[in-house]
Amino acid sequence: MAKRHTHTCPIAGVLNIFGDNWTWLVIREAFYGATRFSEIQRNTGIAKNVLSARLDVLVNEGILVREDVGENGTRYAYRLTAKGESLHPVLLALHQWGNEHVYGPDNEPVLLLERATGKPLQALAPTTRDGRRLTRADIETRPGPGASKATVRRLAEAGE
Amino acid sequence: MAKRHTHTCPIAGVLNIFGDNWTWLVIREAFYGATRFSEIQRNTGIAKNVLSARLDVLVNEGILVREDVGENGTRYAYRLTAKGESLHPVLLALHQWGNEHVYGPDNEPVLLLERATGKPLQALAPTTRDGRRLTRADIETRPGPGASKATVRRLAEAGE
DNA sequence: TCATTTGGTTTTAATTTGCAACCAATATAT
DNA sequence: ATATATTGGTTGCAAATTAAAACCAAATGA
Repeated sequence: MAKRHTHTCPIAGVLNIFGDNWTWLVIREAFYGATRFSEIQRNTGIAKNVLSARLDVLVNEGILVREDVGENGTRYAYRLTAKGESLHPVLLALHQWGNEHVYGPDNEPVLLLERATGKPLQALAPTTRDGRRLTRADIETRPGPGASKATVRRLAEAGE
Repeated sequence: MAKRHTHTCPIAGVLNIFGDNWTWLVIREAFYGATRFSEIQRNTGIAKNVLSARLDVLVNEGILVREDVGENGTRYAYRLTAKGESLHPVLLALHQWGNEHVYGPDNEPVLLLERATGKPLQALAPTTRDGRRLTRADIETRPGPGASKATVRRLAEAGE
């Protein structure tokens, strides 16, 4: 895995786990319902040794669990934990951006629809508790309880 | 940059641009308001040659623009385009997941607040147009107009 | 004129990747 | 019982990528 980010930062923290794009494809597979090593390998094209290493990380981080389903031979199932499931908004946001900005309207490879109505899923966006859309300017970033001195300094600079 | 994903997939499409974690940190910097090469380099710790390559990709993809602000010496500003700004939900989703699952409650490095009220920003989540929360089961993934045969097959399998 | 700053490029060494071969455990077929 | 196939890996190696450091060019300031 690539170099670790040492800054105290929520984004960098995530990237230390999801250090390469393969890891996101593994997560995609998990959300699509793929559970088996060979299945994930086929669907992503990732090398077996790299997949093995990535699955280890994801299991150690508590994002996937490895269940032994081995009545017949060596068989395991990798499934999302609750922590893993909580990545859903991230994956949705990536998916929607990809549809819109990589492939574009009328060329989306995979549509996201509300099952109840069949209508396109609304774009993920920040809102108030009563549902009003928030813009970037409506959102404030402030050092939290876990902020390092560097983070405090950083945000003060950014605020200028 | 790492190997390109050849599958027709919105997630893989995004990952072909945001091929490594450094790229996301560059985007984070752009959202924090950093515009200068040296500023981004200092704040991320990325090697200059790699930063140079990543900025080229982001400019070519239309996510950043490079403006010449060179009254005095060689000076450029990298700024988000509209396409770049549209990554905001992705970054927010990553940020919120990092706060919650990497650092945890009462240890968040950077809080996200509604500026108007000072209250914590609600977690990004899919909703209907009239604001009701949708679960994963409420959302359907279906081959879109740009789907390859492999994608169609893939989603049919996943649906079983 | 000389040093400094910005925004890089070049060079080199270390790390990571992709690929192919190999392997162990179990099941199935002969 | 023996041979063969499948799953889920591990090992070894060549090739690609990265990180770090040195270097460089253009412009400004002292």
